[in-house]
Amino acid sequence: MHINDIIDNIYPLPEKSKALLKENIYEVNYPKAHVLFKVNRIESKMYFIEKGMVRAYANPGDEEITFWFGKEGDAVVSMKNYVQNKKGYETIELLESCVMRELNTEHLRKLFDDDIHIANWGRKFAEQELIKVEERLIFRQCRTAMERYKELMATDPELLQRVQLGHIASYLGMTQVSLSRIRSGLK
Amino acid sequence: MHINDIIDNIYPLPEKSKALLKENIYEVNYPKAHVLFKVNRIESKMYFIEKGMVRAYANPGDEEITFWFGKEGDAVVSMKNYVQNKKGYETIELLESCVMRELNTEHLRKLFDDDIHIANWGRKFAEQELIKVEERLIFRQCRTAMERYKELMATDPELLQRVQLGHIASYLGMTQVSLSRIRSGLK
DNA sequence: GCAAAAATTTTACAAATGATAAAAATTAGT
DNA sequence: ACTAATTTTTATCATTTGTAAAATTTTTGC
Repeated sequence: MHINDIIDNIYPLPEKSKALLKENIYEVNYPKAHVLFKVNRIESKMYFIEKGMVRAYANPGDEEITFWFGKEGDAVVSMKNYVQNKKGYETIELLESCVMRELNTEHLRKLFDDDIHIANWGRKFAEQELIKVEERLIFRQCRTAMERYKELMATDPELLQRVQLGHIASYLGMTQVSLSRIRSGLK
Repeated sequence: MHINDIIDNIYPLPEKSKALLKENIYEVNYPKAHVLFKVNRIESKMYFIEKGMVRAYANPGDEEITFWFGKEGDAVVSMKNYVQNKKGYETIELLESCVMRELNTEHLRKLFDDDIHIANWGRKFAEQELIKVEERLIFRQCRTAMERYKELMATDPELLQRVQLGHIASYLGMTQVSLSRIRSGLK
């Protein structure tokens, strides 16, 4: 997916604004297992995934909670870094080797103050993500483990192909053993 | 809490922008149990709570999942309405009689396009809410029911005073019976 | 292609939480 | 203040999910 489409999918930007935004964006390539954001660090970076897959997880050391997957077309940020310039609660690592575009978020902050279209682009990005997480929080609570797995099979079968089951289990809020039990029961 | 402080707490606005925003804001008073947003409806409204308490819940009819509480200083929206102009997945009702300020969000959308400060105000609002929900989703998964209750006691004891336990239980992702059991075990 | 590592499944058991129903306590309305 | 309605607690039992460890399968690196 091309960077122009990724940007416009979030919120269509006029050419001038897009050019401004792209001034500080450059391509990066990282191998599988590379870490983009490390927990408890402040990074002034944002990435757009042109090719590949990443995951965000919290609580490393203790137990990893995978709470987000990113793939082609997604923007990758560590929320606390991005929003509050504070230490992130998550680690974000590559699940596949990736082609991405990197953007400096300090630069982005300046653009938010100068360009109303980019400000609204940033607004839309946060708003869309917000809805996704809120729906996920609700959904998590009112469905059983099996329902959650079935729903994922129905809505995002690709994820099951590309991501190992241990991460899927965590993402669905269950243990790997539980997921395995559910999968075998469905056959 | 005064409307000026509520607005500035989200993101400090210059006087001119604040005046623009306040042009279409007016005071409303509703009694306990009044419904601000009904599930599956589109409402072009947003509220700021000066006094009182509200809750948002999803899945009415089947089982209510309380996923958000709002009190003095909070902004109240139905996310799908607000962001995508689509039917909301939640119902929002008053838990106490409230003094609020009502804002038309169609008007707000125009302001987003015209005033960069207001656009950034909207961005900040979504971003802050996003972090809260994301942290809640993670926290929910890596703590036991008792840990979640203890955490709430520590971080927001006021909520336990003002809101009935059935709603608290749902908010914490457990049944009321479970919460009651936990409470009695702590004595 | 083979050995080592990693991921997944399986099994057995334990613990936490849910469902249901009923009693007790609290709150609200007249 | 009294009754009805609502909320909270208690008790019992069923079920889901987690933990731990071993067996199996798949993936990876040389």
